[in-house]
Amino acid sequence: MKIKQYTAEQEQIARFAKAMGHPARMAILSFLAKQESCFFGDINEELPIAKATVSQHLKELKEAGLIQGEIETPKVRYCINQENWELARKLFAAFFGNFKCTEVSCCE
Amino acid sequence: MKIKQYTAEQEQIARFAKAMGHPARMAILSFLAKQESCFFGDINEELPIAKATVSQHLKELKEAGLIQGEIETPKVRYCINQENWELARKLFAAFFGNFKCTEVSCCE
DNA sequence: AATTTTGTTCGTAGTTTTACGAACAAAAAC
DNA sequence: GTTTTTGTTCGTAAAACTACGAACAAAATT
Repeated sequence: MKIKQYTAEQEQIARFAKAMGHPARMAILSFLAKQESCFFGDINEELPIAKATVSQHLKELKEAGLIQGEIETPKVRYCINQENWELARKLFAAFFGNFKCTEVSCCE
Repeated sequence: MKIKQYTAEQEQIARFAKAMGHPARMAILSFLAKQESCFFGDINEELPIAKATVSQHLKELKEAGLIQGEIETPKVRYCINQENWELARKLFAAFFGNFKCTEVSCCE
């Protein structure tokens, strides 16, 4: 008889990971993380897929909490959701054993 | 006209992230990362799903390169694939901006 | 008032994922 | 030589994902 359930942490990191589990969404996140201009149109131009699909991917990232969007008529500005980004960073860091700091420049 | 493709790095981290994008697989990875006994049966007991499904998840993790399994008749021992685990760690670290070392204990 | 710009939503099609029980395979134990 | 143990594979069903063009909405421009 199996009863063990998943922990809230496992569920949360899986949710983040799932959102990151597509090249297009990784490209979007990388692009936004660079803080380059983040209108929909700019993101759309970065990706080799139709705008409808881009919009869909943005929606998923938003639902996962990794990004947020606000209307700046007539455009839409997308940005990293800093709070959840930090949460994700911590969860992944913890998961990978706090990312042993082997790099010389690690703690500068 | 859109031509931009995804980078190899984006594809790779997306592949890892996708593998981590399910609570069951996160549970498996966490369990294995603890280095607790890693026979299939032990993993199976940790999860609230059928063994066929567990086997399926293990296969996906193996195909993503995050774990490896070897037969120890009549059991099967699963372990973290250290090389790719390290690669994943680095990719995620780079992605999240090298995980700013804000923790006191970060670089010990 | 039409038109253009900017994105989202809709409808749809094909693929992939997730889950399970049942069947199977291989070696060990009886 | 059966039976048991240990996992994988098969077949299947329901759901989710990915992608696209077309239709749509809202504001700005002409």
